[in-house]
Amino acid sequence: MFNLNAFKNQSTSDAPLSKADLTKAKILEEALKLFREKGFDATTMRDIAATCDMAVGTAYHHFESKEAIVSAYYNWVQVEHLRQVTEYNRSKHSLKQRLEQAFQSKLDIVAGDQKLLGVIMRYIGESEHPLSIFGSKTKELRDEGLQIFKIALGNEAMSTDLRELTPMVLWTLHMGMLLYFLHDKTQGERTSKLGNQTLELLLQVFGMVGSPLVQPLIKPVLGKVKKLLKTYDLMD
Amino acid sequence: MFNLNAFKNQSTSDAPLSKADLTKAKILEEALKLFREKGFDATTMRDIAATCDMAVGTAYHHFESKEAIVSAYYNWVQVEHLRQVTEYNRSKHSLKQRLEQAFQSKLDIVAGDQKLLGVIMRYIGESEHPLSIFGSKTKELRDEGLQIFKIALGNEAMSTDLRELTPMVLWTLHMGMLLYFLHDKTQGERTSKLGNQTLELLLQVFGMVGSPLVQPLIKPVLGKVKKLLKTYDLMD
DNA sequence: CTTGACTTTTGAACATGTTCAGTTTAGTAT
DNA sequence: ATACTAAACTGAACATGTTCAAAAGTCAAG
Repeated sequence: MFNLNAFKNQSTSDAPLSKADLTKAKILEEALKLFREKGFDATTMRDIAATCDMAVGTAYHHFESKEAIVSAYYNWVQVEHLRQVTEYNRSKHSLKQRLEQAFQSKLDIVAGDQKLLGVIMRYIGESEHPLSIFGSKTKELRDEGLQIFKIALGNEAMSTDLRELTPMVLWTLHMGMLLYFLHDKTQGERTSKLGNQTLELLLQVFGMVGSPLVQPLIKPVLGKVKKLLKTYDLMD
Repeated sequence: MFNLNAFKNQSTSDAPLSKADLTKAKILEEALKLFREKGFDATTMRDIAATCDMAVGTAYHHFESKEAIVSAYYNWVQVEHLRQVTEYNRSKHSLKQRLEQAFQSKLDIVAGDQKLLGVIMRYIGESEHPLSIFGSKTKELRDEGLQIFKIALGNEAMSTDLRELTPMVLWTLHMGMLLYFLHDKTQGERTSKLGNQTLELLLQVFGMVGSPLVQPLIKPVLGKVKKLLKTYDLMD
């Protein structure tokens, strides 16, 4: 779960934290506490400002909007996820272990944050909005997300087509997992099981696709899928 | 595209339209016009009320919220989609033709409505919200959506597993198509092409799955997929 | 026609995200 | 120390979704 120190330590430079950094961190910390307690909509900017002993204007000086606070949270989630996956992949593990860790760690990071995580999905269908997951403004975020699954995939032996497609498939599955989590009434327990079983199934399919019997049949299909995704800008 | 008469004619009973029905239709009509022109957020309830020559309170007497207007629009979309697909399937067509028509007609119905369609996606991650596509409040809407693709699939010969899975796969693909459409800068032209090529690919996969060579290999996988989806309430 | 119950309409008032012109503070150059 | 600048902060004012008590309209029963 979110921790202020972890957030502060994410700073790439080692410049001392400025006053602005501290204020921003404070707002983020208190706002997340309130979002978790009461939900995003039920928490007002006046609540947040009051909790931080400051005027509303100050909060707006540090965050463009109420939703930008959640956006900052999700950036933290992603950096933390990248860190954990990178760390895990410093030692040797099976593909299954690596994929499970990539999925499970994401789930652990957002555990308890259902009330606020849903907000990052709000503009999914509005391409011009700065918080649209599929919009042009968030390409960097998506690329970083892909990068995480590239790391988890490592240099596992597989056909070129599959290697190119898999990170995107994993990222998409992981998005689906997040969506399922948001509707999960068991605090992520069910999501976790679903994730593991889905991965098992995926690995079984990978095995089949790699088998000499199926490979020649499936190869042209994979090629077409890849071409389609690239043609329609769904893949780089 | 939306047409007031089509909306009025959707009434299942043939009771005459009450005054309330007419007022509601008028609000819907004018609101959609404004949403299309200026976008959902840029259109205020005061704009809508003024255009209809009524007080804001009146609009709220007929619609629970601003978003409920978009919800009513989407209900219309779905009824109209069901009508067109049902009509098309009264005469004989190939599976490919039927699926293409099911996808293309949906796209035709929402053509020009990018500015307002995105709003129905806003609460996708908030399970308790009445407009959450995956929430409990909208189960009926999802079931109706599935029904449309069951009709398009008809009684095509295929294995039991595949027959059970396909409507959900098609519905999900169609949701993906809508999402792509919302980000499409070519008024749906690109989406249409992507849809057709995706269907072609899907039919190729169906062909493979049905072939005696692949069937025994893929059957256990399909069985597991089905079981997984049912276990985790992703399918009835 | 009158009454009473129900529906529809009204618009002022409220809640809350956001803005911004002005004020205070912090840091730096002279 | 002083003056200057940029950053941080303030809170009243604004915009807009929503509410609600009261007013107006509708209509069937007596």
